[in-house]
Amino acid sequence: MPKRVDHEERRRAIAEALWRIACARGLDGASLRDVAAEAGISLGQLQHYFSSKDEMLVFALKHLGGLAEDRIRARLLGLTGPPSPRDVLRETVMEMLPLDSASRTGNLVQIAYFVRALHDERLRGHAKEGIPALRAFFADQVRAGIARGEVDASRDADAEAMLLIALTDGLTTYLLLEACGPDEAVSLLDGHLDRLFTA
Amino acid sequence: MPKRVDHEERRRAIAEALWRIACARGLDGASLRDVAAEAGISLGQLQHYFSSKDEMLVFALKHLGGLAEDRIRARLLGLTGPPSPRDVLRETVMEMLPLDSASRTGNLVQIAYFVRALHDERLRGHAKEGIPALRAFFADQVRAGIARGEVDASRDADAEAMLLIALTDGLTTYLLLEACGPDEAVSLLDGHLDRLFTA
DNA sequence: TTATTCTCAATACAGCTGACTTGGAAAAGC
DNA sequence: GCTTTTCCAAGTCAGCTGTATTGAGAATAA
Repeated sequence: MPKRVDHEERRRAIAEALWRIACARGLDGASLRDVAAEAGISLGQLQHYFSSKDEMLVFALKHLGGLAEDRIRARLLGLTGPPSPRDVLRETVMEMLPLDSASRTGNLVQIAYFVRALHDERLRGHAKEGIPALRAFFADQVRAGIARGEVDASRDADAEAMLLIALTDGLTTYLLLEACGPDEAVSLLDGHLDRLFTA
Repeated sequence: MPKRVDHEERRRAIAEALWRIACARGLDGASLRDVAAEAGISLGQLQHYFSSKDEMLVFALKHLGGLAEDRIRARLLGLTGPPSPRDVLRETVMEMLPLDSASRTGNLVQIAYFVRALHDERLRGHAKEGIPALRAFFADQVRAGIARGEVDASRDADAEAMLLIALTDGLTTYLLLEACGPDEAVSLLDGHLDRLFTA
C-alpha cells in the first residue's frame, strides 16, 4: 500500500478551499479546477477524493454546518455561571450573525447553498434538516424563560422561536448587503429580546 | 426602414422568460440560448435587444422591482376608506411575502439576484438602492402610528422599520424553503404588529 | 423603383466545464 | 525483492458558454 493519507482531513481542506472561492465568487463560480488550485492540489487529486462535484458540494455544506454548531456550543460553554435562557438565546443568535469577517464568510457560503437548494431537491433536504432542531432549541429556551417568570406566560414559545429565527435570518441578509451595520443589528436584536424578556 | 418593433416590450418579454428560467433552475442556469428558447426567439434576436448578458440581467432586475412596487401601490390604493398606518404596513408586508405562487416566483428571482449581488459590485448597487426608501416608508408609518396614539411613543420608528423589514425577509426565506407555512407566516407577522400597535 | 435602415437568423469561435482514462510513483505487506 | 494497493498527475473528450460576424429579408422613405 502507498503512504496512508487521512481522507477526511484532505476532504476538509478541499471543502475549505471551496468556501474561499464561493465566498469570493459564488458557488457557481467555483469550478473543480479553481477549487483544486485554491487547495494547492491537482484536478486529478481532487477527483480522487470526491468522485463528483455534487459529492464535494454536499460534503462542504455538512462540514460548514458542523463547524457552525461547534462554534455555538463552545460559545455557550464559555458563558460564566449558569446561563439564563435569555443569555443562551442571545449568544446563539450573535454567533449566527455575520458580525465578523470569519462569520461573514460562513454566512456567504451558507446563503450560496441556500439559493442552490431552492432549485435542487437533493440539496434542499440537507439545507432544511437543521431548522426544526434550532427552532425547538429556541422554543425550549423561551419556555424556560416563561417558567422562570422572565417571559410573559401569554407568549407562544414556538411562535417566538420562529420569530427570532426569521429575524436573525433577515438581519443576516442586510448585514451581508451592508445595508445595516453590526452595531445596529446587535441593538435591534437586544431590543427584541428586551421586549420578550420583560421581567 | 423595416417593420417597427416596440423595443421595450420585447425586452420585457425576454426579461419574463429569464425569470421563468431563473425560478426553475437558478440565475446561473439561465444561458442566453435558454432564455431565447423560453421567449420563443432566436439567439440572434435576443442579442439584438440586449448587447450583453449583463445588460439583460440588470434590465430584468429593474423590471422585477418595478412590478413589485406597482403591485404594492395598487394594493394600498385598493384599501377601502382611509387606511391606518397599521393597515399600510400589513398590506405592504403581505404583498412582499411569497404567499402565492406568483409572488413566490418573484421572490425566487429576487433572491437569485441578491446572491449574485453579494459577489458582483455592479449588481449590488441595483440591489441595495430600494432599501432606504422602503425603510423610510415603514418608519413614516410607525411615526404616524405614534402620532395617532396607536404605537407606544417610546418606540424608535427607524428601529421598528428595520425590524419589520428584517422579519419579512427572514420569513420569506423560510417560506421559500417550505420550512414554514403561509398561515404561520401571516400569523407571526400579525402578532408582531399587534405588539407594535398596542392601543 | 431604389436606397436606406431595421430586424433577425445562422454560423463560427475561443474558452471553460465536469467527467473520464491512462499510466506511473510510492509505500506497505509478504 | 516482489507484489499489491493506494495515491495522484496529465491528458482527452464532448458539451456548453458568451460574444462576434455575416448576410439576408422586410418595410419605409425618397
